[in-house]
Amino acid sequence: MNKVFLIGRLTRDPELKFTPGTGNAVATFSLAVDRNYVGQSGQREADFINIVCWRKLAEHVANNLGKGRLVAVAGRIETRSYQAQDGSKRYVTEVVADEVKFLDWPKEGSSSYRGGATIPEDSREQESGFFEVDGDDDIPF
Amino acid sequence: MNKVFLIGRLTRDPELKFTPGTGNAVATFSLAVDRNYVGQSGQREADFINIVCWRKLAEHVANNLGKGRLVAVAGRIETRSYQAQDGSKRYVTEVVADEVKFLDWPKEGSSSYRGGATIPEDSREQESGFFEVDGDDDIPF
Amino acid sequence: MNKVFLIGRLTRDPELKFTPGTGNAVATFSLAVDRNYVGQSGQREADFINIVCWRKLAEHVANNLGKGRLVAVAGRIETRSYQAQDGSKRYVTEVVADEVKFLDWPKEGSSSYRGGATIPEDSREQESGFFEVDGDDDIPF
Amino acid sequence: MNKVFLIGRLTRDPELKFTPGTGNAVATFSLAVDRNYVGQSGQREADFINIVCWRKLAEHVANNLGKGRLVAVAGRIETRSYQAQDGSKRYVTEVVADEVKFLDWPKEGSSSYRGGATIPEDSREQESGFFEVDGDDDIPF
DNA sequence: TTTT
DNA sequence: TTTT
Repeated sequence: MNKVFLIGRLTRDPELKFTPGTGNAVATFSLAVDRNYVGQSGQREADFINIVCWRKLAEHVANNLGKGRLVAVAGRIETRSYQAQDGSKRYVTEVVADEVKFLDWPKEGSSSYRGGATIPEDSREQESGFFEVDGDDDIPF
Repeated sequence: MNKVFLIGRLTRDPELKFTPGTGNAVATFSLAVDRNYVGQSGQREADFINIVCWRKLAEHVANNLGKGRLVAVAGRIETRSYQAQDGSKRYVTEVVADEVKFLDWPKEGSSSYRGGATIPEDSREQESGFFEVDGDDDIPF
Repeated sequence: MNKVFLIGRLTRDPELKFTPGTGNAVATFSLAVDRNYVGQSGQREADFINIVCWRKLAEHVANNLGKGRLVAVAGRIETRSYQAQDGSKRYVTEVVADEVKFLDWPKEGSSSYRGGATIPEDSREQESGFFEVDGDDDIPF
Repeated sequence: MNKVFLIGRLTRDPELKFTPGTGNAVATFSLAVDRNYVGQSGQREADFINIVCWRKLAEHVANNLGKGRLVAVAGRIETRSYQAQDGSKRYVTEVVADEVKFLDWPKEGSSSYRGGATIPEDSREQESGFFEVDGDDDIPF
């Protein structure tokens, strides 16, 4: 069992890439999740958690979310390692999203305002504010 | 909101430390959480997640858990940064545990067998296999 | 372990009561939680889940939430039984909330608009949109 | 969002049925989930939560679980209503399971001991102690 | 590298 | 109708 539930705001617009081999869509963004307790004397009061979305969910998120937007994320923690420039091994912990629920709507003119004056292209999910993914995964990159 | 639920096995015995200032107990260990899906061609099939416990929960875990033990952890994701040896900034993601539930009992003779032939010292929690923490936090170190 | 995480809208204003003996505050409301999948042929597409809040959280919720408001609830499932009018035993399943996070703000004039033109009385929690409870419980009634 | 995570013991063997129309398998059982806090003076100290499993998960559970077994359940809360004998409307709250993880193994001779001296029939899932369902649902009955 |  |  490996379950995560988060509510927070995107710290920047999602980044969309495609896997070299299969061309699968992957979107990544960082979520600022407020802490409950007040940090003593100007301390940090949020956690910044890296979120990864695959395939349809990746495209949905990249097309419809932007910096500052409030979302709920359900998913799981994944860890992976990679070779750093200096040859040392580095470890990364991310949350792979199964579901992303949009909890607010962007103000026109903000960087997170996507689409024109009308309904966004993939509108079916937009309407419900919900989007689920098939759970299939891909080779990490 | 920042909620995590994990079930997995300790990859090593917990490490117990105390904060320099206040002397609060902190226990850390790594949890191997099996992935559901089969990795293609000999890939990794578990995530290794760093767990942090504070105060009473830290002592309970350090006194009663060992490598290989199966536990359920409820808590939240925290991120922090630190200065690496070479001066660069590194980022760490951990799960701070609110609850740890013991799901098996160690076989005598194994490295995770703690305590003698009788009931462990802090037996009240042992009996129920459950231990909760007050949620208080401390200055990270 | 008994953990629940919900996002939905109040189907009515919260109801505030006090326990006969100790006078502890209890607020109850029903949450409409949208289902992901489309029900075939006009079926129900939401679950209606009864939420119970105790003490400070109860008062906070009763003072600041109303019908139609969107919230996230973290808590646990509790079951209890009671004697029905006809003498038969009935069973009830509820979610006892540990945390309630407000995810939208009421439009002025709506039934869920509480407080005047200014900041509500218990404003400290309002500001963060978050409120946590001490976890203490009470004799059910 | 509607997420539930439970750890508890079956209060009886699972009951397996099939939907009238499509013949889909449904297994139901009740889970005793220990409460953290000590009930004052002989009070109840567990919640009894009804679990529903569909299709492959239903068959897996019915074939391999029995009274007293310890499991972790991940799923969602569902509510439904039905007509009682006396014509009145009754409401039911259940947890529909997405995943059931087996956390112990039955002692031979107990009512929960299923299968012979060897590996159970659907052994692939048994080995990992894990079984996931496709999430498809069915007309409630 | 951090959001309201 | 409730489990260890």
